[in-house]
Amino acid sequence: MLLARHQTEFAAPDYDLAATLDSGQAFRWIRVGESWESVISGRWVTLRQEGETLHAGSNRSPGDWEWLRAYLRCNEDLGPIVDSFPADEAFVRALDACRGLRLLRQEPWECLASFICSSSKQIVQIRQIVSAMCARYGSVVGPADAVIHHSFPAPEVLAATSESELRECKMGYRAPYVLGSARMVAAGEIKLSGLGGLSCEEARKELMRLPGVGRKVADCVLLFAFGFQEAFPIDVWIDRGLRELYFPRRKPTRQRLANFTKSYFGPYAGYAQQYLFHYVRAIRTRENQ
DNA sequence: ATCCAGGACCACT
DNA sequence: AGTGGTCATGGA
Repeated sequence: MLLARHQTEFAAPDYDLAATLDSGQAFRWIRVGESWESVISGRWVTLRQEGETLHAGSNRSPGDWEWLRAYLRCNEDLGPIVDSFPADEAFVRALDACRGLRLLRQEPWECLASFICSSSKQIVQIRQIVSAMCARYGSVVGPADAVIHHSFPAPEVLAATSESELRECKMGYRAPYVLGSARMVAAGEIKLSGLGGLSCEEARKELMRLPGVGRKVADCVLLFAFGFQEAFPIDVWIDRGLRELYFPRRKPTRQRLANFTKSYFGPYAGYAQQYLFHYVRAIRTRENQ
């Protein structure tokens, strides 16, 4: 907070900042003491929670801070969302385990490029890849002595790199995917800014035209960047969790699982997904200790 | 050392 | 439409 020349605070009832920023939906938040640092849409920011108040700081003129409120979605009422969920025993446990965990509204390109890098990677490694990309291709936007101080490189910047350069960021076989997607976005073949006006299905179909973007990555971007709350990304954790909790004997295909979650969890299925994700991973962590 | 990670893609059935 | 192999890297 000492580095932040501009500061503000706002109410955030029923909000668990640490759980939210560390939940695997965003990969650029670093804990610094009691605060969290990152860069949102090119603006360096530091956050700290005290009870139901969020203290925010930035190093340049933050305007009305609306960009930060929109990102954190702290005025979203969790009540109707939680009430809409099924009350089966397993899911109630999942809910109880992570009250206050929120969905963010991230910048689409950063979210998209990050999740292209996420395939078959642990979250800690995704963070390393994204961090390397930003350090190499981003520009300095925060205090030089801050832990995080690079912007996320624009599609035009990444489009001008090469596959071998990108591989130096340790993204392996995902490098041509990042490069190809950056080029399509930079060339305007895909207009990310227009996806929010489409239906979830239409927007998903558009995203899946990009190399390295399948159903799961597309759903992550729809949920974490575009606010399609019915999107339900099914990764290896969710897949295992759903099978153990709801299909202990059968072995439904991914498509059948997707159909089930849509009808079972309803219009806010994406929130349910995030709670399940947190829950099954918390269980696994405990079992390994 | 071996397994596996917030998968996508291609070649086969 | 559904399965199996392959891809690169490094935590656990």
